[in-house]
Amino acid sequence: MKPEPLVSIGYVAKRTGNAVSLIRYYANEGLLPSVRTEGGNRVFPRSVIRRVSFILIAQNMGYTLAQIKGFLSSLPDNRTPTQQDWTELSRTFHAHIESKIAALSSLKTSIEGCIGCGCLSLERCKLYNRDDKMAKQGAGAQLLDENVQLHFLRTTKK
Amino acid sequence: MKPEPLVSIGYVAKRTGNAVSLIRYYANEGLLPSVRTEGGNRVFPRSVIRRVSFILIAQNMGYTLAQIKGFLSSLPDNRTPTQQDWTELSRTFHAHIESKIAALSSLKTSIEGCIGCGCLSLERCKLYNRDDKMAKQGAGAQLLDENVQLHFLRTTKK
DNA sequence: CTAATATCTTAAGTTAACTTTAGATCAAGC
DNA sequence: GCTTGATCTAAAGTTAACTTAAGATATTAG
Repeated sequence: MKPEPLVSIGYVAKRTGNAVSLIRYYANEGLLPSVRTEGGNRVFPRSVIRRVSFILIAQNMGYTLAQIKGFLSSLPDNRTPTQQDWTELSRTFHAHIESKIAALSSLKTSIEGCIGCGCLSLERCKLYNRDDKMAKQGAGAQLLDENVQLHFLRTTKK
Repeated sequence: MKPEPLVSIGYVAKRTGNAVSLIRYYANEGLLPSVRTEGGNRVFPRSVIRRVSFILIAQNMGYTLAQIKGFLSSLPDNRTPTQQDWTELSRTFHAHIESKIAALSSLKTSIEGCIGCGCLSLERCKLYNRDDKMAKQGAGAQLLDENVQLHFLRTTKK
């Protein structure tokens, strides 16, 4: 295998449009693989740029760094990810996107119904059956899962 | 108008499945209208239960409390929200849900393409053209908006 | 009326995800 | 070889969104 070109932290920062401190932070958190120069500076395989992009997109979707770390764990740390590696990650991620879309669509449908009739108090909010943000939230959200009935859309006059 | 039934903070907490401290926090943050008893205890119009439900759902969708406060500002503080009030909020919210869905669908399409061919380096990530999380994020996200090209899906072998 | 329970306020603590600061070392260009 | 810019580490600061703690008052049930 060809040795992968190595780049500096400043380069990664510039290429991804982020602060150097963020790249260092991600590296320290174990989200980005890196090696050190003799002097102690970090150097990254060029492919971390893709990793950073992925992290930013996933964050924007609402995933925590811990969850993202899970996604990224399917990528190899010691060699350049192959097409196959990324394809696997893509499929996993794709499934997550679809479930997010499904959850939002369901919420949308509920709200559409509510706009029309104003009394869907027994309609369950499917958004809360999602795994996504549940983990880190305590009993509150769990309970809500059982109880939310979109009553926020019901009005005074029954 | 009939006087709206007033409820205690503990009641709201129980009804929504949250801690009393959270309800107090929301009230202090101006997200929930309330009045005080002679003794100084908060009492809420029963309709705050709907507000709380709305807040939780919107938070789950990724909105900050500041943004949610904006959504809620269309509801009246001094009287029970009417069907009309909630319908307006619903419409606004509905539009937001649709834009989220559109963003995710776009991302999904990009990823589907990437899975297939592995070289969509010039495909823009539409997810970043969304207003949602942009505001609170600094220059990093803005820059990313212009530059992200889903290169995280490109593999070593061009 | 009194005990038990609920609330109140203020202040401090917590977690995630970062940034900033300070002082020191590396690396690159002339 | 030296100056300048890039990095390093460790520690502290920041913001959002809450919770916990402590001590004091309110409210309710009997």
